[in-house]
Amino acid sequence: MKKQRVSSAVIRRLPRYYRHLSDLHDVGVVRISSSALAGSMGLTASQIRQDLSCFGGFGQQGYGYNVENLRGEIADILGMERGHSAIILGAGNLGRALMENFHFDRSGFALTAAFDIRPELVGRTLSGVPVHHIDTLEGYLQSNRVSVGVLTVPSSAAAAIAERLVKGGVRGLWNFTNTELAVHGPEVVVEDVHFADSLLALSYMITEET
Amino acid sequence: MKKQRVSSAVIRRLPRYYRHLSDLHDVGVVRISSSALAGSMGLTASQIRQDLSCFGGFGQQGYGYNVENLRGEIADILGMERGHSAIILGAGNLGRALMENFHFDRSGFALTAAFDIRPELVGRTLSGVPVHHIDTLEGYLQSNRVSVGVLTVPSSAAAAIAERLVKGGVRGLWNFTNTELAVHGPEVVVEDVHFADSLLALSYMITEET
DNA sequence: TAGATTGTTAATCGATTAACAATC
DNA sequence: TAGATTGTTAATCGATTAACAATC
Repeated sequence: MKKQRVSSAVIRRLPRYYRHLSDLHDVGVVRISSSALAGSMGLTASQIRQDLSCFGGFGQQGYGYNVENLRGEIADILGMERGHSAIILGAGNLGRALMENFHFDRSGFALTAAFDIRPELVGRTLSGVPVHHIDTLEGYLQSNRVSVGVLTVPSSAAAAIAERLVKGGVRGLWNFTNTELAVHGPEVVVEDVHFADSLLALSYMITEET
Repeated sequence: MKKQRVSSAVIRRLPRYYRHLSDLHDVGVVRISSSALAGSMGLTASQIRQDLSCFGGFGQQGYGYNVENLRGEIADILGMERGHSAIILGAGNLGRALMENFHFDRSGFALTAAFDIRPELVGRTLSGVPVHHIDTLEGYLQSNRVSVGVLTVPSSAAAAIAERLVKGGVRGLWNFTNTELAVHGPEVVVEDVHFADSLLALSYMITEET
């Protein structure tokens, strides 16, 4: 299946499709039509069919889609079966919150290590994840294929560590710092999680007209 | 200034404008043209002028925009001067990570309290924020104007607590659980922070064509 | 089979970009 | 003043929605 350029709007909807299909599957739903799925997700049936047609024809006329099958197809499109791996940079509160509460494996990622600079953390194992000293990063990247670096370091350290990750061949940066990373090289993708931007958008929406 | 309906695309860019203007201001830049700002943000000058024109004319022909002034205008548009307040529901790792590391005040919010059910947390003060028992939520909401509830509870508890917050008159929900909240009432806004969706989008982007 | 629903093409809608008169 | 740059109108581009023949 040759990918045409898929728009960012579609890419952002794919995880939602995956999530809703998983929920449906969990409660035992076997088949669903585009219009039923659209209803429960607040989209139009046309949009769903249009989105899916970027990747192939997964449905059947007169029947709809098999939930489990479509969920699997989307998992595959999202790269969840590629054996991606991730490491956490910065084992502070946020890093630890992700280690303890976020299920990387449910998104198809193996969380293999964390890195920090604090001596009291290095050498420990948190939530089953070994914490290494940040000085050993280059060596680790050389001997382990790491897909994504999760940046939960202080903002001041973000740019330098990002660069080291990129040099080490990481493919994606999941950036929780409020720094805008200027990453060169078209082969590295940055996904920003800007809490402040999110809260400010909410602030706008709850602020009534004067 | 009568607000026409402002598109979601524009709303999502406003916090970025704010952030970039703050950075410029911090390094002492006094004025900037739409094209210079566009260059540094990866947008077009047209888009910036078009976006700003939703809210008024903040520039001057031949000159551009005064950085400090425009930053202030956008802060005002975003509602950062409205004295918004927030409470955290769930003082687990993620809740505590937000209390310790996220500067609510920099987004114009006062973080006034946290709520949890665990006896060992209730009564304590974490990062300067008092932790109350979740049973006292209704009373708290009655005696304090709360703009936003930050949902960092386990998914299983999310829906019920969301409902209690809405009943208590909260205007916005900042939802960190991976539950899709079905909140009724058009006067309540939900802003989702779905970590998994974000990581899966990244996963898609780093997954090369077969 | 008949009814339902897909995948896809065409129509519409909205957002981005370009152009330019106004003017600091 | 002359040059620069805005705010806004028009043109373009892309995404969403509608329609429908194909077909399970």
